[in-house]
Amino acid sequence: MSASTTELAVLGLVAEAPRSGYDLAQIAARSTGFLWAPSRSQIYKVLPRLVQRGLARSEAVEQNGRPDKAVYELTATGREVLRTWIETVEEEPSGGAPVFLLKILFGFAASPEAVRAQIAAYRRLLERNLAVFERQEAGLPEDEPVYSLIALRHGIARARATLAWADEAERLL
Amino acid sequence: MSASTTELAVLGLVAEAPRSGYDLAQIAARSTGFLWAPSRSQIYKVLPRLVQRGLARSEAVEQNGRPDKAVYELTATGREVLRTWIETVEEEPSGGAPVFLLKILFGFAASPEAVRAQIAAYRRLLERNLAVFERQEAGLPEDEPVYSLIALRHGIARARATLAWADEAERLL
DNA sequence: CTGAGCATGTAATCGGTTACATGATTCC
DNA sequence: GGAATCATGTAACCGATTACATGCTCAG
Repeated sequence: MSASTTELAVLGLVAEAPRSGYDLAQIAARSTGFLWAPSRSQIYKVLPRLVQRGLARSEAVEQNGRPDKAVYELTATGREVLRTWIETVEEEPSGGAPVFLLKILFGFAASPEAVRAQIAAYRRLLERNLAVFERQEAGLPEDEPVYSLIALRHGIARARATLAWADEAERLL
Repeated sequence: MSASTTELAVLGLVAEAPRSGYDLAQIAARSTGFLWAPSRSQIYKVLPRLVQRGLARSEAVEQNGRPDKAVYELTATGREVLRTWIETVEEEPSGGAPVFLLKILFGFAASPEAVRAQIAAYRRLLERNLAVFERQEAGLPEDEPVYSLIALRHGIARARATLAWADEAERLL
């Protein structure tokens, strides 16, 4: 019943506008490319599955000069599954931080409140991680090689910057 | 011949100190946990493979009260493979940014110069990404929903913070 | 006439997860 | 007596990648 992140990401991109598998592969490389970028073949595997589950329907579009293409669009069920996913707050999504970003990116398919809730959950995750990093930093032995410290500071810097971004994001909403 | 990131991460952790599969699963959840965290069973699959390839050797350690354990340590070849990996600069590692961090974390197994080279490569990647994000931000249509902008700003904030971290890291070295 | 872009798909393979299986010891 | 920790592994499954296969059009 429950769908994978890849399926939901495809669902989200199709929700933006009806698209073909080929389109999705192109767009994924740009738009969501930094968050999630499956191979072409994986997209072609996922699309029929969505149709089979009643989340999308495909329409054959004839083109002159170019090969025909199958354009997919969401069904009402599909839109609802997407919305429910966006509205569901997971304290620690197994897909990691990118899941928060995807849900935010597809926020148009739900409500601003749902997006705010995702930002808040993301913030909580960042704060927990930051606390762990800072405790580890404090407990770092003197004789330890610098490398662990450098890696830790990477995590700290990113967590802090992302928390600052969360403030900005809430203002922008 | 070439090893996967997981194999090299295990190699790196074993290089720090001789460890058993069970140890590795525990440590991975802490130390490298945010960068790379495979399941226990995956670790138990990788370890014998490393032995078979001559990168590690295992030694049975008897314990009183507790089950015996197999402690793994690197061979000379293993240490060299690890060092070569750390010294190899990939402009765009398929494993993504975590690969840079892992190589830095295991820098003790190579030279400070190798680590500097990884930081420099990481920096170049960040600058390329940042340029892409900023171009996308500039080209964002007025009527676009805020969500794309918020997601973009996330990428920008993190890239900038990570570049600042790179400065700090080079100073720390 | 060759290569790039459009367009869709299958087959083989792999890296990895989840669940299963076992068994001793120690702490509550 | 029951749960948690130590300790190692196998089996089934799955999501995903790479390579393979096809075919048409348009630009250089």
